[in-house]
Amino acid sequence: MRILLIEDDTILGAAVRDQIASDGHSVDWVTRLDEASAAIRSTGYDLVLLDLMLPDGRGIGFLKSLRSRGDVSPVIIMTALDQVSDRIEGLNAGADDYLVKPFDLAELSARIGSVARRYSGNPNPILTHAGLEIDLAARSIRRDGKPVQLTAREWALFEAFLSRPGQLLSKAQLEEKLYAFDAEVESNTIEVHVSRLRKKLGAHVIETERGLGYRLGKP
Amino acid sequence: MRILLIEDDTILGAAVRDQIASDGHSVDWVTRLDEASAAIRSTGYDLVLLDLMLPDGRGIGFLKSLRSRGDVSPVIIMTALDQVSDRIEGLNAGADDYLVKPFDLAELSARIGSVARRYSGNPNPILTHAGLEIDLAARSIRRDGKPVQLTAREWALFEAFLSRPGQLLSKAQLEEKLYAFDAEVESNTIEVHVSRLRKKLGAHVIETERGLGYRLGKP
DNA sequence: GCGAGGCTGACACCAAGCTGACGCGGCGCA
DNA sequence: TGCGCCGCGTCAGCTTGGTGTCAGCCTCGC
Repeated sequence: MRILLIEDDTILGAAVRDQIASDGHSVDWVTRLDEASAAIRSTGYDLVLLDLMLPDGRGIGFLKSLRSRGDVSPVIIMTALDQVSDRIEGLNAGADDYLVKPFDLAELSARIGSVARRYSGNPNPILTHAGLEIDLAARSIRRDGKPVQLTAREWALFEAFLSRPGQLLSKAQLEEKLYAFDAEVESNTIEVHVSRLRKKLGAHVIETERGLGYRLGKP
Repeated sequence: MRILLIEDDTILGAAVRDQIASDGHSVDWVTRLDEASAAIRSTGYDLVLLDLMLPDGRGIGFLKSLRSRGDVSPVIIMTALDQVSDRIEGLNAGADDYLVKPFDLAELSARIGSVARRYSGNPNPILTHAGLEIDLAARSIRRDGKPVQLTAREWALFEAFLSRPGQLLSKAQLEEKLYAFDAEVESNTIEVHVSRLRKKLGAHVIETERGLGYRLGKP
């Protein structure tokens, strides 16, 4: 697996690099965000390990711009910031996992394995459902052959349905999936996102069960 | 299902143990983390219920080390800590669900069921009753293979019968189940809903006991 | 055959759900 | 720094279908 390590602390960086390498992965180690951008542009990585506090900028911004450019590579954040707000910000920005320094190298290995497993199960299993071709790994959908762009929230919602096909999901359950504990939403957000999903994917993909919730429509 | 309960409070522990046992699971109850480690090493469990505040250490660390060793058993955390930071820490550490004390034992059962379902090979246990296939988790019913849609009230009513198979339920009891104390219904609502259920599921699923109430029909 | 209890078709009401519109805030770009 | 775009949460007005109510009929037990 090709891993990009972005970390300016030389001692920690070396330790992490050695650990990853001894797990049998190949590592590129950079210490600045501009180097990281260049590396990502020139090479594809299967996983990015990102330190949040770097000399040339906040890692969060880097992650956000990565995601906004459509890059879906798994990202694990490493940082000394143990404030809840930072964690939430990191996960909201699109990180896949979070490690608070100091951490155990064995734990790092475990997280890498788990994130990688989540992504590389089998290269790109394409689901077809109700006239849709869904590539979970690439996060892309085609409807009648034409690509459809989903936003982050829309993906999260749709994934919730895909991961429990046929099962009824209440709005409360869905809210829990979309909003990790913080940020209580008091309005009809779920309804709105369902509506937007239906507009993009077709009205039949999600069925309403009045007073109970929603479920994936029939294939 | 084999469940390991890690809880040092004897009163709560006993209550939880009894609840789980009455749900038909087998429980091992330990009060210390070293006992827990030993139990896990020697026995495999399908689910771990973990109290975070224990005499010999923080449960979070225990959970993290469990995960770093590659153990992926579902873990539900129970704790009095209701800070957001604790929840996030718990979930980041690899917990599957979270219960804040004090919690309702019924809620515990529900969480156990949901977490277990998420993991078990065949996700939803299907009951069959009188030619019906009933998937409680998905809230779906098939009659002679054909899906049947129930409304919220109809589900509530049907569930009341399913949870007490064979037991006679008076209209007053059923009203109590469907309407939480307030909202006095003065008419024949229950009769109407029973009628609607019979129309959807078949006349025989619910039997009338004149002057007494209703009960589930024979399978 | 009578009465009480149960059944069910019909209907109106209103809460649940839908969706177009709007505004805020974050990000990229000039 | 300012501008514009985009994602997303919120809201309001509208639509829809679930549900309570009732009336008239049916059934059971005596």
